[in-house]
Amino acid sequence: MSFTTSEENYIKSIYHLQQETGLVNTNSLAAEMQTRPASVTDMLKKLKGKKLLQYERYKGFKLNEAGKRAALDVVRKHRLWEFFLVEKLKFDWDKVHSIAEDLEHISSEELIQRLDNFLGNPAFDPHGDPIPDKHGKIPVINQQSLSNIPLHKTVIVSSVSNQTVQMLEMLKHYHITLGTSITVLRHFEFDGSLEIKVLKQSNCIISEQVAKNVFVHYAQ
Amino acid sequence: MSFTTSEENYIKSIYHLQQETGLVNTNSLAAEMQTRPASVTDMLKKLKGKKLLQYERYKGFKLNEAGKRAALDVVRKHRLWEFFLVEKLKFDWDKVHSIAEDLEHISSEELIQRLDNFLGNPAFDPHGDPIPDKHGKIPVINQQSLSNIPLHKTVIVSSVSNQTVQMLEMLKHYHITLGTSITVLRHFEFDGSLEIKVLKQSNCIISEQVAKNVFVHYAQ
DNA sequence: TAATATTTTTAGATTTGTCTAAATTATATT
DNA sequence: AATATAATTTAGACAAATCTAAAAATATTA
Repeated sequence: MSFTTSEENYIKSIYHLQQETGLVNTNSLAAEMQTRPASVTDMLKKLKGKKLLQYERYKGFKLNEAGKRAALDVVRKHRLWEFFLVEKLKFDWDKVHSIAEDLEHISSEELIQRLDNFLGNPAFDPHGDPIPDKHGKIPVINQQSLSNIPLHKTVIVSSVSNQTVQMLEMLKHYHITLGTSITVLRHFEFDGSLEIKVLKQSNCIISEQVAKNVFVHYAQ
Repeated sequence: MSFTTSEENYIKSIYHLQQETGLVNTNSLAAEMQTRPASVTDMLKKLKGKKLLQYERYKGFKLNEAGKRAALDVVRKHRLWEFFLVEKLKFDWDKVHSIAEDLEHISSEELIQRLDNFLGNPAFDPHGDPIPDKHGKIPVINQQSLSNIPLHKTVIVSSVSNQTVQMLEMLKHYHITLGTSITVLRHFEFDGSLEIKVLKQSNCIISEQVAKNVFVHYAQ
């Protein structure tokens, strides 16, 4: 089964939303995709017709197995291209999202398989997000939010869950990137901010909001 | 100025046709693009509106300078992606055209500039066609058709002007590829076919039609 | 040069994806 | 439970890119 660019964009957005909320509703999808609720309804009918989602009028919706599989194929393409752009073309990691949004819709299985091999079958993209394999299987990693790490433990940044340009700009300022070692030195009750030591940098303070979006694992 | 995928496809086809015939007519463009003359007329109006071509009803048309520049940008993208697919992803050179047809419409100047650098600023694509630089400048090469080479001169294949799957399949059979050394041993008056020696292969005979489409230069 | 054939254009329809505005259904509040 | 509010869907319109069929312009030829 193949999909239009627009269908793929909807499928991908529904996938991301239902990861968080289980059932997705029309307005939140419209907000996510910067479109109108009426347009969402139109597309839902189309995707239901293609048997990609469970959907009943006024009741919310979610992807079924076929839909999830389709979403994972798009996610795979997106993240492989992001990896390519950063690792091979030396783009900054906060500049690659919109280009990958275009590249992800190129539909050649062989292209993606060869790209995957060329890149060395990476498991995570430059933002630390897992790259599904060709069967839609997602690698797991034992990670938790920096905001839950006890004091004086050293951890390594493995992913960032908020990938807005604003967030990535901020992390760049703190010299935080994937693989960076961080030690949490102090927790301020007042606003939940953290004093941390970033490898080779002097101590600094990050807000709770930043900490919650930085995911880390213990050095093994 | 930016263009839709459809506009870019028309611009590129007009460019290739006017290289051969000067002025292009509606039916030949429709044939080239596998569409209907009426659709061509519709698009011509649109492109004229964007000031990319000289066009008067019933009189034929051709790209002006702005149109040619737009065409060369698409050609550049197409050929860089073909080079990438063959050199980096190890596709066979006869399999890359249709994928490059999709990739060529991704519109990021920075992407293309970085890709160009990553590939080492190649001057020719895997079919031997010149790759325009970012200013639309095309490298020239001193080449001629294999059908015009005198006997017993050794030449090197530099490009192939017929790039159908059928032709490329044929060349693969003869072990002819870009860079291959060939010596013409004999010319048959009857049908214009040539007996040739391909490096490391035993002598073989190629038709005049094949010879006309293989372009070569003398080893320097 | 008049008749015929070919090429090109126009007129109007279709599909995809979107939109606005109005109607419908569900949810929250008194 | 009645009413107000919010969420969702429907109805109908629009733009882009295409198509078919018919009309118009041009080219060919007898």
